[in-house]
Amino acid sequence: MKYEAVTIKDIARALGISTSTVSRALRDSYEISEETKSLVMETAEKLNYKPNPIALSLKERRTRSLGVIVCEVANPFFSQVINGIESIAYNRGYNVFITQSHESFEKEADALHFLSSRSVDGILVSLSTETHDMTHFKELSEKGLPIVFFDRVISDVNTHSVVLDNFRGAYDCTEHLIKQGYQRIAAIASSEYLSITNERMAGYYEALQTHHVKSAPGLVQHCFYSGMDFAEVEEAVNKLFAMKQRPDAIICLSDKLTTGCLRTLKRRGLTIPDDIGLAGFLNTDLSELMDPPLTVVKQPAYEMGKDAVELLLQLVESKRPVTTFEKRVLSPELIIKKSSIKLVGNK
Amino acid sequence: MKYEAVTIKDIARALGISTSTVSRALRDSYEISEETKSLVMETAEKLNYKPNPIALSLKERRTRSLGVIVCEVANPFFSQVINGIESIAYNRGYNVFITQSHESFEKEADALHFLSSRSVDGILVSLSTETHDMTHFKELSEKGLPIVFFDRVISDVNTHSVVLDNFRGAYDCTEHLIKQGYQRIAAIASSEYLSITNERMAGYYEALQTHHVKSAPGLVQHCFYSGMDFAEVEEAVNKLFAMKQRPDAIICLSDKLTTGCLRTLKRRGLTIPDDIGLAGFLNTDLSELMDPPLTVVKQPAYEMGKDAVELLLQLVESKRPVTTFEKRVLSPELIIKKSSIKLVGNK
DNA sequence: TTTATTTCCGCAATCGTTATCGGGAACGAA
DNA sequence: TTCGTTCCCGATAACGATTGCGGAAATAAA
Repeated sequence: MKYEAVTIKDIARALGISTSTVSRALRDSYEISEETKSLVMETAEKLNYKPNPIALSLKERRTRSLGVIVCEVANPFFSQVINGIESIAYNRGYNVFITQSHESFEKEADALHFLSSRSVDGILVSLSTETHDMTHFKELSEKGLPIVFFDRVISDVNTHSVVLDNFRGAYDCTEHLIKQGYQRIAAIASSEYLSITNERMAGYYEALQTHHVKSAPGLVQHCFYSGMDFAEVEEAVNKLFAMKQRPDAIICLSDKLTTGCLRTLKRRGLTIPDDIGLAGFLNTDLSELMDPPLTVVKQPAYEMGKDAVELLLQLVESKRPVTTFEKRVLSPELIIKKSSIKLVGNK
Repeated sequence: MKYEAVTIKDIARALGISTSTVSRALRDSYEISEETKSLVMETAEKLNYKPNPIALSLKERRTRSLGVIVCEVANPFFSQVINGIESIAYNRGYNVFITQSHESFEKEADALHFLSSRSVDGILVSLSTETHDMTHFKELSEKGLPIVFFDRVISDVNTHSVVLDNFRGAYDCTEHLIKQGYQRIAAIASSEYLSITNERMAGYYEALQTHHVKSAPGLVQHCFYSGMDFAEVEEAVNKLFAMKQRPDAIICLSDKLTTGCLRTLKRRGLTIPDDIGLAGFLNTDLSELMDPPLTVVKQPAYEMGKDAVELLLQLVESKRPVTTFEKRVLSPELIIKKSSIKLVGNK
């Protein structure tokens, strides 16, 4: 079962002229008489000719397509980023390949491999949680394949990147909890290998220190797979509640951790924010429909996608090698709802 | 800035042999001596040779890639479907292009155009709400481009399709509301042009009739864009509440309608399910975290993606034209939570 | 020694398109 | 008549990989 397309040969044959003439006529070359041009245009229209992009790619050594690697499209944050990416890419005539790593280093490498062998003109990446070895990215980048990192980045590769001001997001959110009067604020974070984790943790610690709130080692729990597996979050919460001095609030430093944590607390029959306060990073507008409505740090995901693809296209379309790179930092938004509003004992 | 890849020419030059020998050696042809083979393999490895898929596509007239058109990846239902699609496609060596119509006929046509001109081997489609003219799909399909429809389908084009048993989903859900003692059950549905809308409406009406519950014209509201725009849902709810006899329950027949309706009801300060019962189609596992936990009809989205891509690959890889087509019907799951459980006056 | 057979490899065409080069025809000028 | 222009257009070679065909060299058979 094969889909036969019309080629310039068919036009050439129909008109009894050469393919080169057809090609030039279609590209409106000055070397072709108006008469021939209109004749070619007509038959092209009639035969419903569409240039074959595969052949063009082979010839021009570019595909006008970009690759994206994220851990999961089912994650609202990433699907919003993708929307941002597509909005720009399509306007500029680029197509977008979307691939998923599912937080696996191997799958990420496969995807990268696949995309680069598919000859995409550039790649956008948010790293998987398992990725600490960056050599494959580095090699491709140094070979001249434009790559831009967003969200979860790494400094090993010299290129553009777009990130959130993760420190600020976590700082503001933690400070908010402190100001509400919470005293033992636990944190559930993703893998320590991720850039976002460290930056957010730093914001958390800094806020505690600034406001002279004690931190304790057991108050910080890490979920290696960022809560992709629910059991992971449940275990983290269990550990927090096994402490002699239980936390009176939890800040979750990643989307799936926040929803996972809410789920666990509810299963335990706890009332939020009375029994325990909750806040965290989350990028779904369903957060205000939850029980209780969640206090969240929201990322400008759509903007991040737009910025990242703009930087990438800058690399892709640059005539000469780019040597100075930009790191864009976007601002988070803290949206305060009931889940972190302590009714009694406000300072 | 160009990314230069290693070709078989480079290998040939390095070994002082011809490209055809290299090609055959790499494909393990019987015509090549073991010695030469291993020599070629070695240098291929050393130079990090990767076959150029563009050139292969041009030669083989296939791209080993599939296209997907959905309205939005940010919709959890669709991102789950996409996960299902990818899980199969990648295992079978196919790449997946994802495009979005954003419920616009024009964007859908653009995407279709784009994908077909990109020479994908096949296309998976869930129709946009604006689409009633199917000629462009029909033309491509009749030209031999394999297309499989899922979720939102249409009978105009002769091909495989995968759908939910929408009738059953709506019937069961409506019946559940009736059994809870609700008497005036309103419905908020998507565009009447969509297959899913009509099937779900039929299930709704049938359940009312079977249980001798009155229906009224004003009790059914349609949102043309399936709640993509929140204002649309708000208006529908307003109309329901402007009725002399207000509904005592609402069933929402599409994902965004369900969450949008919940949002509206909450803004109005209504208590669910006491003031009004609520249930609807929804495919996020956040539904049980909501206030109140929502009774939902859940689709086997992942399965739907898997089934659809399997059927598509069947078409793509078939040697001769396929003439008999299959329509797979998947079963919905009704998950009953608090939002539809009437505390007083149960039958 | 001659012929047949096998082994191994190169040439050239192919996929659809464009760029380079060149060439025929028409015309004007000397 | 002859040479130089100008205007159109065609042949050909790429792009990277595969493949049918043919052919050289080595070996086996007669």
